[in-house]
Amino acid sequence: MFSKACEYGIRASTYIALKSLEGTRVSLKEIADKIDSPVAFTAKILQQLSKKQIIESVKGSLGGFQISQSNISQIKLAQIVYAIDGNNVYEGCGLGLKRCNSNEPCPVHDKFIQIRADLKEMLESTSLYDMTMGLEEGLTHLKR
Amino acid sequence: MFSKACEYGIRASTYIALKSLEGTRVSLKEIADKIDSPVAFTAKILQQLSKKQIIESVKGSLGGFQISQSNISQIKLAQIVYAIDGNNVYEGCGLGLKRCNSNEPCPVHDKFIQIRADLKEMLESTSLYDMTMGLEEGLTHLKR
DNA sequence: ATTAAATAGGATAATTTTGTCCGATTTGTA
DNA sequence: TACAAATCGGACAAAATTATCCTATTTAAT
Repeated sequence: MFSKACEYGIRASTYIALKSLEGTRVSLKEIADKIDSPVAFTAKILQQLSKKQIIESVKGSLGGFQISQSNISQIKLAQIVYAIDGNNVYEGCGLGLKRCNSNEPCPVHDKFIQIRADLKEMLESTSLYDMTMGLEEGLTHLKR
Repeated sequence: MFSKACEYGIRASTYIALKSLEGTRVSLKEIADKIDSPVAFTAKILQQLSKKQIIESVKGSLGGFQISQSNISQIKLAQIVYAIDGNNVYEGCGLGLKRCNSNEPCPVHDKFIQIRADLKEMLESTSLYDMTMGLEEGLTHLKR
């Protein structure tokens, strides 16, 4: 569904959001540890997300990553997926055809349309805040 | 969503089904040409599908690939996807967690469950015959 | 100033996926 | 039997993705 990079990106953003809600900035090391991801690779992904202004990075000692309170509720999963994987998930034919649309459909075009739409709707309606909801109470987790 | 190999596999199987309905066996070359896929790579995929008895291969001169009439209507997309990509599409956490289930869910577990279920339902209910329906009349295509 | 802790970013490596090449084998036909 | 047309299968190559390493830079604290 998503690339590894994207999966790490969503998990990392969610963890950063969780800690930002508590008012603390988190380091790359802590993030990678808490979401069980390779440190250096995670760093690259966080750089991407930082450039796209989905998360904020603070350099230097006491630096780390954080997300503003307003962004925690406004940033949707769709934006993270788009920032890392582009629009392949939403567009892009299920059978890999470049030219596939309602006028010139592949045999499963119409059936995929609906599933993609549901996925899109889900990603566009789920905020980072929503993602953190179950985490505090241990109802959900981000590791392994 | 699916690997390239799987996309080629579905397109190839659909084309073979189409021609088998007309009573003709097709060669690797023709298949690759008609679905616009790399010849040698397609050969590997057809081998897999042949071993899983989704398609039949006939060696030697006048050889090629075909699908029995009964299989054209009985083989579902789900079987092709499973033969090539395994069960990652159906199972496998949306965020890449190994341990993610209803007892220990990731933050999007429940939301993914529904989308995956719809995808599964679609793949399990669409036969190769269904795939060929629009092809003859040119309503759908498999190329590019 | 110096040091320590942190991110930034370029280069490189490992792995997986995708794709190619070529000889071996099978089979129909002359 | 010889040949041609086809798949089979192993080895290899290329490309994309995932992951690591190392140096530079930034910043806080001493």
